[in-house]
Amino acid sequence: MATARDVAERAGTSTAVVSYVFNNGPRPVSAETRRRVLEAAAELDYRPNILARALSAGRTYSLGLLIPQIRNPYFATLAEHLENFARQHDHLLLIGDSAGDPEQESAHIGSFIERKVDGVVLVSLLVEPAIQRFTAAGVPVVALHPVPEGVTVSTLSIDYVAAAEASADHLLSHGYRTLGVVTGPEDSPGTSEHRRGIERALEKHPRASARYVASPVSRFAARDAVQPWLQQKRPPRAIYCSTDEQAFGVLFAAWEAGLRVPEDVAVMGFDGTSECTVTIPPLASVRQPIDETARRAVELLLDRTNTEAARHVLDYTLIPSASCGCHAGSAWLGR
Amino acid sequence: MATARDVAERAGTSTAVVSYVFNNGPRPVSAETRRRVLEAAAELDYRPNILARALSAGRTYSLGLLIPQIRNPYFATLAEHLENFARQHDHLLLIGDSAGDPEQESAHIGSFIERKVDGVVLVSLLVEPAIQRFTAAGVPVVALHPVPEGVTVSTLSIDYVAAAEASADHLLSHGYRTLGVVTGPEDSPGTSEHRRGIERALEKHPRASARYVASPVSRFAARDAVQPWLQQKRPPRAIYCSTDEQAFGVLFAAWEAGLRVPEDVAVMGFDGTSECTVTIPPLASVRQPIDETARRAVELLLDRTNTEAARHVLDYTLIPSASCGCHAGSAWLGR
DNA sequence: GCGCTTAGTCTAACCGCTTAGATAACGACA
DNA sequence: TGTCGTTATCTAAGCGGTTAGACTAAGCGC
Repeated sequence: MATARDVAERAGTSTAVVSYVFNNGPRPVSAETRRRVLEAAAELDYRPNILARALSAGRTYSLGLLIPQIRNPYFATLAEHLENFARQHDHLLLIGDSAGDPEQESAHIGSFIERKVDGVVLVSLLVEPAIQRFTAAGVPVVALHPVPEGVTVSTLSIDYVAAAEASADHLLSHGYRTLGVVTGPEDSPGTSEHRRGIERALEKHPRASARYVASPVSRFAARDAVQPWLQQKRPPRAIYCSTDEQAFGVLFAAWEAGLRVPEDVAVMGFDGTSECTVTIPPLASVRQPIDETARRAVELLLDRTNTEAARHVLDYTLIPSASCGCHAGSAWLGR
Repeated sequence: MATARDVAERAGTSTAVVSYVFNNGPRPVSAETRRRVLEAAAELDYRPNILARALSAGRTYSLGLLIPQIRNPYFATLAEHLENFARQHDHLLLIGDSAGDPEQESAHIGSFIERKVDGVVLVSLLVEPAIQRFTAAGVPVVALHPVPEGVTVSTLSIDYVAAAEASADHLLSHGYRTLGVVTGPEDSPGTSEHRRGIERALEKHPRASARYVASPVSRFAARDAVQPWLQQKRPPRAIYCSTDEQAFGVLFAAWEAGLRVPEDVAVMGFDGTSECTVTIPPLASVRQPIDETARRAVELLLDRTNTEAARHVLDYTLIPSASCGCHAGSAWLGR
């Protein structure tokens, strides 16, 4: 592996100049010298050693993504997109999957800090301590969900309350009177926003009532969570899920209980992953703009000029489909 | 952030001794000195700078995982397990998701080499060139699939031919005469092994016949691939898929076509992801031992003594379920 | 008591790159 | 012509570790 020294020798310069060329360095380089350096570098197939660069310049050209579950298609898709944008900016994406375990999350946080990532995209289990540690270590953070008041960090997300309201309103507008609501765990970010949105929707449909259950965000847990409802004589006529992942489990639970979707029980998901288009039946959902989220998250983290913590709000899209009772069927085959 | 120098000063030693202590270094350290160093380190909350260590010692304490699609639950699960084992050995797992694109795969290979990962777990699109580049760069590799003859690299996988035969045999033993087979792309690793296994099974069931289709490994592509079959007057009585991911698409295609599973068409997957337990109906499959695969892959890569390329064979498990026509139902709720 | 080995420690070079400070060349300008 | 500001380059000191080589003191055999 050729080093900067080799290139410098061949080009008849010092290593400093080589560095200046490859970084559009802090000092100018004459056109002629630049040409010679680039030529020598090409001949030797020189590529700067990232580790050395990281040690001396303090930038690692890597970003961290901290998520609760890579198996959740929403997060898998997010990771895919983030990786693309990171690569376009010559950065590597490190994925930290906590598998729902706060201890693993904590270990990942330590690992990211140790490895001096240039920034972190955060979907956290324990929001405050996580942000605390990153900011203490001087690592820029973008959170993709609501954060508690008073926490100063950039966030990038849809308006969860409004989206939840729209989704619940859509379900209730079919005339369903009894609503089951599956949220994430009590204390996890977003849960209270979903609740609030649903309550607002209920105000518009005074004859409807809701029952709630909190469940870990996994199709298996969600299935277990709603099973009791579906075995009752009068199951809820419609079920609102705060993630697609949970909705997948609910669809299965309905099938197990011998209930037809949407004839006996309607179901809505939330996230709008493309997996929704091939569930049985296709799942109605609220699409989050994953692609744009990823693009802007990378931009925010890599833009060194902008260090203000700001709340960025993105647009969501309501996607009716067979499972809610609409006959959109599988019309929106966006993949 | 405290450095080795700080610790050395506080402990009244040189930085060399600090290094010896933290690495059980190449030189011995007296018990008393070791104690003082550890005490000083604890007081200062010292943690060796991984980047500096990597630069000077040449080890990065990171492993790479190169996969075609993180959204495929099989790979997502694999990533989860690998990450666990890697963390147990104080290593970070870098995930390179090619999203089915050889160019992205190539970019990841470069990135892994540049970052000097200590080893790579490989599930490749273009097997030979990938292995070539890693071995040329001196990076140890474990491939999780069959590799072409003559390629010297460690592999760690089940016996695909035998597993495919067992799976096809199981399907055909229900008495189904017409078999549809969905494989991965022509040239992708494993495809020929699946074919060979199926042909062996067909020899045992002389009245049965098979038709084949190659499809990218995605539920969406698989759905499109089998749709023509299912719209025919006489669709195949059973469909064998070489991955669960594809089987998910096939289940959907059957539903779309108004065919019942397994009454009209039976389906088998391959991989045995836990997602199989909550499909409609639950999916029969062949379970690969992901956990053991991950454990041994990490061991192989980190065991510096063993540099022999060897072919390690793991055990698979046939998992009958509702979709193949067995009434095991959702009995195997292993998650 | 002497040479030889061994344990324990320190010094300093090195990994490969970045960048501030010193230096040289060159017009512009009074 | 002397001075000053620019531009382009080189020198060398980091970044924070690792580790070979030099050194000392203790332990051993004879």
